[in-house]
Amino acid sequence: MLNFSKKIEYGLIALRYIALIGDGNIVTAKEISDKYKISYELLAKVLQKLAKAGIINSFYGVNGGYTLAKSPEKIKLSEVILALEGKSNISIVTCNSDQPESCTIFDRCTIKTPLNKIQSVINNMFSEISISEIL
Amino acid sequence: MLNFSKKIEYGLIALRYIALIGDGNIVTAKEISDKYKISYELLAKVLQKLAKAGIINSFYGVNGGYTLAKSPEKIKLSEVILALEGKSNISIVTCNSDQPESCTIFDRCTIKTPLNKIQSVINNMFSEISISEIL
DNA sequence: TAAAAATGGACTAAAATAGTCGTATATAAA
DNA sequence: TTTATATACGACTATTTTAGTCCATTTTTA
Ligand code: SF4
Ligand code: SF4
Repeated sequence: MLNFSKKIEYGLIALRYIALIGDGNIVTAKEISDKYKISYELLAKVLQKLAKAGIINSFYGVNGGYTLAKSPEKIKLSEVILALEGKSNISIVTCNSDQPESCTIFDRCTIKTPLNKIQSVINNMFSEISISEIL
Repeated sequence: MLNFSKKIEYGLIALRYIALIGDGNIVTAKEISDKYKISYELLAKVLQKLAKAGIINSFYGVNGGYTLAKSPEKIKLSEVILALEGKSNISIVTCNSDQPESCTIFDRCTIKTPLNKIQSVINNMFSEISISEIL
């Protein structure tokens, strides 16, 4: 119920690999997917999203691949999650903004406001933890 | 990706109702499901689980229903989650114990160990927060 | 130009969540 | 002792989310 998605797990594994093994050198998606036996297509998409978010640099063509765009200390877990899940925050409830969205009891719900406190504790944690802590 | 399930949300809403509106008096599942327009059957199961876990008392028969089994300060979010999800902890990754379970890259995964740090921060938070904080 | 790599959209499969249905059991009150 | 009301519980279905696949395109280097 509170699991990280595979996208995030694979993303973290990849970032770790690029940071540690790559260490400045270009690393390809294939290299990582082979190493960890992760679906190439899936991992490729994860890397594309990380590149789009400016977390890693991407290089086309024959000797192409990826490098980190900044030092591991500066890559926060929150931005990895944002890049891969596309949500503005890691929301404990689906109704965080103010639209009823999908929840049928939105206007009668009594817990969404107090739950924001827990939300901010989680947000703070994720924005403080950098991927250098998983190296 | 980190959402509480509806089970938990409904559980918290119900606990809040029993604590505040009930205030010692017996409250029925129907009363709560009517009030918030939550599926009766779904809510009933949630309440049954909370009762089984000793968080609320249940009373059969005509004037039956539920009351809190302890004071709101003593009902921790962690035990509500445990009661409703049946997992021993709120796990950020599916592989926390040591079995390969469902993950195909278990033995090659490099992040599960460092992720435990984040896990314990989350665990601590949930075992400190009581439902009195959502009243 | 050929090979190697990233990009990106559409699609399918699998798993988790949410919700429903039917029936049994217990209890209070009439 | 019957009836109405309430919890208990297992099996089932539907919906949504997540995971994974496929395929065609673009870019670059050798
Ligand atoms: S139940 Fe409440 S907290 Fe949960 S999604 Fe609905 S409005 Fe939000
Ligand atoms: S990818 Fe790693 S952390 Fe995630 S479930 Fe598999 S072994 Fe666990």
